[in-house]
Amino acid sequence: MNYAEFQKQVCLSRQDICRQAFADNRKSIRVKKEITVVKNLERIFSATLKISNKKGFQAMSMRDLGRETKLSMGALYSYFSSKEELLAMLQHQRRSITRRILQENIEEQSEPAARLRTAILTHLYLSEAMQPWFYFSYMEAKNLSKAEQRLAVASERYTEQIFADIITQGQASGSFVTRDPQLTASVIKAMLQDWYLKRSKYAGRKISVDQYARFILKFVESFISDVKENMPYNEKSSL
Amino acid sequence: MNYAEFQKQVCLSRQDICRQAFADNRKSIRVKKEITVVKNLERIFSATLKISNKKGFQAMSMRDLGRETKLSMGALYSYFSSKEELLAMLQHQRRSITRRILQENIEEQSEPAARLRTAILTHLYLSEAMQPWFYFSYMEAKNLSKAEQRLAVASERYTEQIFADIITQGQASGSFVTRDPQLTASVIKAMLQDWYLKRSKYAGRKISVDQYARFILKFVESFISDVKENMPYNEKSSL
DNA sequence: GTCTATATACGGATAGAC
DNA sequence: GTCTATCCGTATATAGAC
Repeated sequence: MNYAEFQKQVCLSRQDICRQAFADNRKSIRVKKEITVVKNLERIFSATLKISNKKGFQAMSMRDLGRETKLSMGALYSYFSSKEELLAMLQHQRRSITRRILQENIEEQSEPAARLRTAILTHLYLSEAMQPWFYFSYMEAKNLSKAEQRLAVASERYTEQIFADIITQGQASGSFVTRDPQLTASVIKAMLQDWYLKRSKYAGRKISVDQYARFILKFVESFISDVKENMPYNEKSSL
Repeated sequence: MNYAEFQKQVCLSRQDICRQAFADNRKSIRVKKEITVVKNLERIFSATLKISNKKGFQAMSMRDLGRETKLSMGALYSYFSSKEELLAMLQHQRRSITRRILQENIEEQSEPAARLRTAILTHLYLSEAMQPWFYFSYMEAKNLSKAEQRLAVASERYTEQIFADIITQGQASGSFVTRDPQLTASVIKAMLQDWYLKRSKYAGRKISVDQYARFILKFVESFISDVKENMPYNEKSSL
């Protein structure tokens, strides 16, 4: 799997995301015509991500948001009942998509080594396709309400556990050498997060997501796999 | 080197940090008596870090800060001329200490493998000793002014380059296998950052900074070193 | 050096017209 | 469904007393 294939396989257009968001938030959205809602949610979400990721969600005023979306304050407030709810919608949406796609892709693989590769690639490509959402989720997590914070932590634990479980499974079956599964999963997440947190750094260096993918797979596999090939990572094409 | 030894070797008490901050900001601080300034800077810095790291610097009001420090608004404004300047002071201080300590410790080592270990450990232990500062620096970087942002990016590049240079040097001398030095340095930084960004996760799992240190050294070394020992990381005590 | 009181601007949210 | 106008709380920053 490379990024181009991933994009064809999963449908993550803005429209798709907003339609889902509408379905999940019917109660708090006063406007009822789907075509209107989807059109405006697209503007609201992308404007919020754009402004917040530049200067922080707190620092974004509703007037900023109105200017960027070309909607009035009144109109904005018919899509959410408070600024905090808008924040929660974005967080919720990112989480539920991640959960779904990750689960779908992993369950197709049974062999530990393939499962781990798939989990890593899926997470990385997902974060590439929805980079502003992932960046936002990470940076604004601490500004959530207590209840929402618990959900965010649970979601973080959930994805980490996916990696940890695969590693444990692979060790039991002898595919991987003995390493601390939790710590290994933890640093895998850290490397995945770096991609979407420092996107402009990698863009400046002209590192593509596929190059980054190959690199971290090689890095992780050299740690948990038994054999060591000693080949420069970029000459191994089977990944 | 372990964390206890590191702490003895470098002096990073709050007083030391604040005395340095006073020296660096004499012009913008209206109060002149050192003993007073140091005492109040300690309160201002620790309160700012405490409140900001919980809910963000933007969301911290000067009234919050006054309550926590037990200083009035008027008193606060005699230590900085604006909220933004307070932010810049914290960023500047963290950076200059990092630069100094990192440089001092690395130049004691000449052999690439030892240099790399020292660089990783020093950075990790430094971030442990000043965890709130590092967390703050990372999370509030995007709220800085354009000029300050450039300094932050330069500082990030600087530390990454330290790792990259050591790796390049080690490859030239044959101590390390051929890997992309820049990407390797990049993920090393990502792993180091995870420690101070997710401190509460690691605390909850009772992972000590020394355990984490051993783990990431093992991880990195299995990638760049020629020999593979296949020993569980926690049985290797020579690190 | 530190305080209280206040100037002035901007924030989120709502009411009611169209 | 969307807009304009407005309420009211809170923000940063300063002035001037002590």
